[in-house]
Amino acid sequence: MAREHAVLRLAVDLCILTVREGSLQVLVVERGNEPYRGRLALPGGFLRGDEEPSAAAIRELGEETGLDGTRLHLEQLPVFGAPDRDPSGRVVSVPYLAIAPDLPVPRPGSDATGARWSPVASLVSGGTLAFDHHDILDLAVERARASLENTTVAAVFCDDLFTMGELRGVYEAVWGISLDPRNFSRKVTKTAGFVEPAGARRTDGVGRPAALYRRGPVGRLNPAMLRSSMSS
Amino acid sequence: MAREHAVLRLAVDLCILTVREGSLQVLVVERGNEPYRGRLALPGGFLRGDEEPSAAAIRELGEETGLDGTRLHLEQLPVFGAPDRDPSGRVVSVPYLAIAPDLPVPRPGSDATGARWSPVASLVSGGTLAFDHHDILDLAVERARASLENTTVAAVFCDDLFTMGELRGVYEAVWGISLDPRNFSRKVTKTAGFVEPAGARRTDGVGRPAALYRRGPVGRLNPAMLRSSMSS
DNA sequence: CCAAAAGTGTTCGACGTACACCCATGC
DNA sequence: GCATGGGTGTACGTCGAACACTTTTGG
Repeated sequence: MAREHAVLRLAVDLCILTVREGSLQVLVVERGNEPYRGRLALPGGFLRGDEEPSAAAIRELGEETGLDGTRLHLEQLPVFGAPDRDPSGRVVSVPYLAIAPDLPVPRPGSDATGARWSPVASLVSGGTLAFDHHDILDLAVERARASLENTTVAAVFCDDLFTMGELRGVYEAVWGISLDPRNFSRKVTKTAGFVEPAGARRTDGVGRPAALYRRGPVGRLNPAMLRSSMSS
Repeated sequence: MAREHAVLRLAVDLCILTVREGSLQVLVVERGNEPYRGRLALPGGFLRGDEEPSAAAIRELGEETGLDGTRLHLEQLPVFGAPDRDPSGRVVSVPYLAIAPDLPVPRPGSDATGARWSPVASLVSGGTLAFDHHDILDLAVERARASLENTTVAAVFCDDLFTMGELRGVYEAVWGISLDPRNFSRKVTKTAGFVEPAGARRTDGVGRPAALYRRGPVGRLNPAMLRSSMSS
């Protein structure tokens, strides 16, 4: 019958992605506590008594970075539960992928000394991050790439008002390829509910002013955005 | 700083789907222990000390149903962690979607009195299942539907050798629509690595004998199978 | 012969790709 | 003018949908 149940703690880890300076970046913190004190890691913390995991993710997001989790896209990834993944004891981690526009990080964390954006490409595989956070990062990036194909979350990477060029920049940064601006624009505007024209235009220095858009009501993308070729 | 961590147990619940008699069915057990003794539920149990969640899922699969979990397709779904989801205490559940061919269920469970297949359609929403297992079922069915579009798991619903008609029957049962046999066959055989011809043919009573196939090496389906229309 | 299931050929239309071309701005 | 980015028009190819038609079995 029932043998001894595992005595464990449940952690929530956050992989917060954004697009800055044309590259995909992730929010990392320098750990202030053992284990792995001083090492870079994904922000996170333990689940409390009466908390849903998703509520814990939103709370940690606020505590460690000052970001408002209720306004971000949050997506749960498969749990990490290797018995020896945390040297301080049995901890199962519930990782979340969060997608944020390019925001400053106002409040440095309490448990962590300073949160900052780091390009995903500069965190070489198997290298710098504490725990198994590199595996979580890989999973989150792959999920983000897939989500751009089938959903409209790309717009969550942008501010409230954005141009086609900015939205296309999200796809190019996350997928690491370049897209044809003309076909991209048509595809997005012809997909009902993806974006809504905001009427205004923006002049960013050189070039013809671009029309501004805001997010539309539709979440799923059908037909999907195609990652294959479409290159320019 | 760190407030009290949640004291909790981690459960693993299994949503084992198969296609029997032309309909999508799920394996349910009658609970032998409190809470919800006597009610139908998804098979599952608690995580042990040195166990990965996925290993616990495979172990529970064997204990409660006698099925060999290492031969099935296993996919983790988002966790369920509402604080009051289990009246006996704080339990966070890691649900798994398992996909099985139409097999008998040899060994009745130890914790549960008798496992049996039940058509998904007959488990009316919000009705019979214990805990929040109905939400888990809905999630698993939706995931299975999506997986048929993008992966070759449909073949895992079938035996080692199967006909095009059987494979198509999986799609029709899981999606609840009918597909054009002629276009379906072409689409599958032209997707390299989905299925491999086994050479032999099978005569199932009436009609022209069907060629037999086995699973191919490819897991992801590109381009995807389309659920929209294609009806006959 | 007839019914039923397996499979092939073919036409049509939708859509993705590529690219020529025009528009509006800063310098 | 010229470079730069925004946006439209359009031709071509690919692929999914629909369906006529042939093949091979059982009754």
